[in-house]
Amino acid sequence: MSNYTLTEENYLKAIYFLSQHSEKGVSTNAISESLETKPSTVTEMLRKLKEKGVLNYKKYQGAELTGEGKKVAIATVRKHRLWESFLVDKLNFGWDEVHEIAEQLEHIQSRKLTDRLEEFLGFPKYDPHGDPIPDRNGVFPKSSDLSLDNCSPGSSVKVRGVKDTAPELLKYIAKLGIGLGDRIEILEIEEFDHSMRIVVNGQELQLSQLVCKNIFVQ
Amino acid sequence: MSNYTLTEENYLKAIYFLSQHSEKGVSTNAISESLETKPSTVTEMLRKLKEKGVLNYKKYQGAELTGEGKKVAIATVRKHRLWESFLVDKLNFGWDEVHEIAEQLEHIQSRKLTDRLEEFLGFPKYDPHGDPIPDRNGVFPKSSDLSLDNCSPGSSVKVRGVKDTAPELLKYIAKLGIGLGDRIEILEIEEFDHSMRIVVNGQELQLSQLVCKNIFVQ
DNA sequence: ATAAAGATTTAGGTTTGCCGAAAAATAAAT
DNA sequence: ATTTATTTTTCGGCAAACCTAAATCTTTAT
Ligand SMILES: [Mn+2]
Ligand SMILES: [Mn+2]
Ligand SMILES: [Mn+2]
Ligand SMILES: [Mn+2]
Repeated sequence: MSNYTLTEENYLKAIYFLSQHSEKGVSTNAISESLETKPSTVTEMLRKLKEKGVLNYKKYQGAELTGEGKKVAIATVRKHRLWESFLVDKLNFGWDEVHEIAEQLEHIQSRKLTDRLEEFLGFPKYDPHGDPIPDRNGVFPKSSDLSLDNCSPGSSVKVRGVKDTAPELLKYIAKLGIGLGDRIEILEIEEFDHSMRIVVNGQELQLSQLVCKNIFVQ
Repeated sequence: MSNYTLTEENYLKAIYFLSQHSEKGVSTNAISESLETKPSTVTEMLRKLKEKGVLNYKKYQGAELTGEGKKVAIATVRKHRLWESFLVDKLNFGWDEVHEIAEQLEHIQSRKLTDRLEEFLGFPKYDPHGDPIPDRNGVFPKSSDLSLDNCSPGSSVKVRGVKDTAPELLKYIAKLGIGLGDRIEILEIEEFDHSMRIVVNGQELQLSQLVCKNIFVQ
């Protein structure tokens, strides 16, 4: 392990996430979009990473992480989520303003630092967005992927996480007054547009299907 | 302010420290040694930094930071020392193992993070090595620069800091059982080699002049 | 099956930081 | 005042990541 460039860590992390949504190898274009670099740059990097032994790659066939590559990717995810937890739990940042900073902090090289941080935070299982934090061996806590839009009227669920891709979404959800751990009662689902009428923290809200798809519950 | 490269921050920080020990402009060679890069590289960078307006520099005449340059340098020192304090006070690192990690952390870009961290730490005035931490306006707390080798036999002083350049020194001092805030009684100074016989934490020790020069006291 | 479209790779270039060797300027020694 | 030594700069080059434009491979549509 250890001694990977900031750029390399970012590539491995991106490929790791992309490979979860598809069975095949991850395509050059997908990586390119995810990292906001041009496809030609990605091709070049894939050859380099293959040489380093962190992924398998055959021309035009996409990339797949090796065991080592996966380890590095997961270690990076671990750091990212621990730092996000630190920022929210200890420094009182909002959950919608930590991602950018964590993108920087996740590249700090010190195994000891990461482990001490985890201990300092009390070995959290989930980050501020409800995403699972792998332990020092790279093992994730088990977690359901049930999103709010799959729940039925009359049921009551607890907010476990929010997809943390778009900061606008996080801000919007925060503005609605919905937070991690809040209980949501589903009153009704509108047939026409699949929007939901819910009650949370005492107030009644109308949520679009898009929003509901991005809220994970238990 | 803001938006300086990791490398640029390191150059500015190095020049800032070097300029404290001499009145004239900082020499290319001095910077080269301090950053462990070749003089030719330094020359190149000095031209670039001059263009950016963070320092004044005339060929063969050495470099001097501008107001802006000094601000960036001090902001970097601030971050470095706050992170060192965090590592020691919150994550239970030893004071001899934090410098390396802080060298990485000092380059994280987020004014808000730095200020929140300072608040979280309780606005410390000194870092774990006794070095002063500038506030958000770049103002340092006043502090004496009295080193142990300038004290006289019979006097009793308090350890305020240790020069944090060489990790071996920090380890040695830690091994001797000397820590920040400890009280030292000076028994005798040996004429021959200026070594000191002292008592600290109940035990009697013999310290070389070199070591004494690197321990700051009050 | 062929052509068009889309994805991927190749080739040639750029920027940032770095180096070594040689030239030029400054400082020290005779 | 020269000569010698030291410091600094210039010049040509390199590696990491990036880009654009052109070529090639794969997929989709006719
Ligand atoms: Mn994030
Ligand atoms: Mn997250
Ligand atoms: Mn330090
Ligand atoms: Mn320090």
